[in-house]
Amino acid sequence: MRLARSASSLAAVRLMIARCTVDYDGRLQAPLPPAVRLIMVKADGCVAVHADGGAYKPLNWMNAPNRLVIDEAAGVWSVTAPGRSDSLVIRIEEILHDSTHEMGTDPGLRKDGVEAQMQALLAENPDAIEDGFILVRREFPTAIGPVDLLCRDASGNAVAVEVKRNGEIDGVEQLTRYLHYLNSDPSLAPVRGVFVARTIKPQAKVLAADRSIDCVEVDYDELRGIESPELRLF
Amino acid sequence: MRLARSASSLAAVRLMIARCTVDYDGRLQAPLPPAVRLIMVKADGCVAVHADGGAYKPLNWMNAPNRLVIDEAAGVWSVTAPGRSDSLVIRIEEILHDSTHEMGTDPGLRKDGVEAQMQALLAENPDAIEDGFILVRREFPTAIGPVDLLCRDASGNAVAVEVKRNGEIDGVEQLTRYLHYLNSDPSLAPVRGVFVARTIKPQAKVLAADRSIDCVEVDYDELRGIESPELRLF
DNA sequence: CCATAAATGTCGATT
DNA sequence: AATCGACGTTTATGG
Repeated sequence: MRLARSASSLAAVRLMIARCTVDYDGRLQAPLPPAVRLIMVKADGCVAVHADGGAYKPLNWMNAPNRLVIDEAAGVWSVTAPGRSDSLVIRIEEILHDSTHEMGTDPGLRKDGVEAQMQALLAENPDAIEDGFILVRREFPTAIGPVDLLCRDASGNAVAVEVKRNGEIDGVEQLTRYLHYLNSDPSLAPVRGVFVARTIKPQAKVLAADRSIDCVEVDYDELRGIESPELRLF
Repeated sequence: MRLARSASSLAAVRLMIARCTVDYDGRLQAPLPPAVRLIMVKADGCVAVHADGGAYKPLNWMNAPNRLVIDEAAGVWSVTAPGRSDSLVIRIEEILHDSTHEMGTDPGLRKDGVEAQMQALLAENPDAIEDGFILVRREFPTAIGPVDLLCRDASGNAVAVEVKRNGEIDGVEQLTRYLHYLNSDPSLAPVRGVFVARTIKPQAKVLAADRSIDCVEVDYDELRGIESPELRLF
């Protein structure tokens, strides 16, 4: 029997434990010799082949949108993607488990503590970076990308602020580039830099010091406290 | 009943479909309201909570090594990591499916990458970068890491070549550091730089131009054609 | 739809 | 343990 369908029409997850071989061919080739693995097909059509270990990442996969063609008789699953040039072929030798489960749509995930929120909080409270700071603009545009925050300090000088969740050496490099560009603009120069993060790696601090960039480590919970002063009344 | 164990002692994958809420607290906070989800526990102890869609990435997860404590009566799974400061708590409201499957160890995945070949192809055909280029050395060593290709151009000057699959701003930074180092060596200086990639982002081009670094976009298939002239006979 | 930057990135190699 | 670079990165976001 040959069964073809757009996987997105399947409003459920299918879980199969099977001895199988797998071959992915796309930007690279990644073949898998025979072994028992978990094959997961989600409602959106994505297919993932998991081993019993190795974190959450599957050994092989195909993201949606794609087309899943199952040849039950031959035990061959072919996953192809319209408009893309990659494919996944699963050859099933022995099925040890096969079940399908309705799950409905997920209400979704909210994430707190990411860089975007930190930047927003700091934009509302530039004082948390340094006393007297005033925000000029968020996402100040330059030819090499937007500067997170452009401020003026208590003395009225321009300050470029780079915000990261985890401060590493790349962030210092990034800020250095911005400073180079901003300081080539006579209407802004001199511009100094401040590197703000929840934590800053020692190497990043060394590099920043070498470039006369100030480092500020901010407490995210405290920042939220500043942002919501009503919570502090109790 | 209270059941505690090192998850790594469980040599199988456990699959549960359940209505549940999930809370991750670590580098960020990511709570999930009640819904039906797939909970997967692998032999290495990692726990992943999947929705029925959204590619292969779970909504929430905890990587191994960790400690899974299941309070069956209360329906609470607590995953904590010794030595790390993050945790995952799953509160199960209704179990719709629960099965455990032996899978054994996977022989593993071999990846035949397209990317690593680019450097080799260019090393064999420096002309593809610029007419008259001659290879001095691949992976030319410096104190700050190996330069992908060191060449001499038609005029006999040294050229440092950085090869990327996708040319982004980081690659320009990397090449800049190499050039700084190489030009401090009187026996090599002056050394110019060429940034080679399949595609180069506009921002990377701007930065490269600013640093007098040439950009070359190469066609990978064409490169392979050059490398295998016998294919061109037909 | 393209382009860019963030990510609980993950993963492996190397110091 | 920490750092660096690559990834079939994947994913979200803004133009």
